[in-house]
Amino acid sequence: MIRILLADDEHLIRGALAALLSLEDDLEVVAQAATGAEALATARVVRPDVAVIDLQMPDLDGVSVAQALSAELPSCSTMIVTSHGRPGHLKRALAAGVRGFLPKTVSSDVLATVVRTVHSGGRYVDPALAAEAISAGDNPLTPREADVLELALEGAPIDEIARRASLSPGTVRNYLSSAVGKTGASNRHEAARAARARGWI
Amino acid sequence: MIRILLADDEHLIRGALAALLSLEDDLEVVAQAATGAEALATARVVRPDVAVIDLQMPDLDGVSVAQALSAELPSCSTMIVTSHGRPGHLKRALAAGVRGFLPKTVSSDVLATVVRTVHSGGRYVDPALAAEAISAGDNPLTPREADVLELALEGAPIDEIARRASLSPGTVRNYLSSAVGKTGASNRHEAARAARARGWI
DNA sequence: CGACGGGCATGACATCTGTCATGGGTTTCT
DNA sequence: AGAAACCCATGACAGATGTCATGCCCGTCG
Repeated sequence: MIRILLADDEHLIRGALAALLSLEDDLEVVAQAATGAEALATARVVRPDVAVIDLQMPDLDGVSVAQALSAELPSCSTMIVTSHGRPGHLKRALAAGVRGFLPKTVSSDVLATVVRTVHSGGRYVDPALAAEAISAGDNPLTPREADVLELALEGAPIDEIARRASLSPGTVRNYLSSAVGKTGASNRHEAARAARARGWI
Repeated sequence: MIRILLADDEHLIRGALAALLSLEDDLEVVAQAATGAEALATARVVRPDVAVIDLQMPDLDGVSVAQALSAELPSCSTMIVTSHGRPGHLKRALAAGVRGFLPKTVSSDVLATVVRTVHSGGRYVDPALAAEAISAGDNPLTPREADVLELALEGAPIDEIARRASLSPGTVRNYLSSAVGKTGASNRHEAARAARARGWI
């Protein structure tokens, strides 16, 4: 019996996925979580075999959870499911030790199959996402540039970005300027959108 | 037995929801669709009692589907589930004859309950979304302000907005300034996002 | 009719942003 | 050890942007 931890902020989806997985004889959902932090805390207690984690959650990013999990519970394989599969996330996820990466558009039985695959030590990445990631090419942004651009996505003024990133406004402007150059945009907002479209953030 | 049509572009979610609904004795998922057009076509054939439709789908908007359904199949009650519940959508949905409106964050059994409610002629709108929609109030933007804000969404510089709207840059700035004031934002990008979030554009 | 609100435009001013030069600190690779 | 790349910061300058006052044209409503 494979013991599964399920994390998704959307209660309905989480419940539905749990129902689906429970239909399989060899799978058992032993815990559920609605946030990244909750997922981590729960995992430490129940020590599941496989963690199925949604990419976007209110507090902790799914990738961050995966990273923490693979460090703390090497016996637990992590896989990520997501609605909006952006190439950048896939790369980060693999770097974080994620064993499976699926968009929510896959058919229902694929999920169960992949759970078994990662549990037995294998890996699985959705072919379409993999192709996208490869064609997207390398991310020319430095980590800090990506951070700052991400904060700029919401349209916040530079001072707020600086506060949220704990940087000086001048530094923020430097990073943004550099990022604007690399994206070929004419201002940071356009740059942020372009970077997201290309999966760089 | 209540016969249900389920439409969601995310195969995994659709399957999971189907599994969930099928656990109920008095509910039966008689058809599934992955796009809005498909949902319409299928509904014409199977004539379900209740249609459960995702708001965001590749081709036809969930609201458009609901509108067509309520015109063509008045015997079929439509309800909408959504991940990102924007107040604007709720208003449009109700105008389109939707009987139930739920975010995907609700607990699993609420869904079944609401299916029964709308089937028996009732209505149900998630309280949190309803409150949001009410507090959002009417759209205070003038048509032109809305136009210009929409163009600003992509992060374009003012000169480009002016060209695309066939206005002088100064006029664009006036409209944007006014819109920024009405949204309480600190620049046009934030204003554009805020307006979209509230369903004003 | 006259007041009112919206659409459109211009000009002036203060502030915000983007760009560039510069410099010091750290890590990584050769 | 030295080079290269990244992180962080400051200062200066030009151009973009936000704000405000002002004006004209047009349609609507009382």
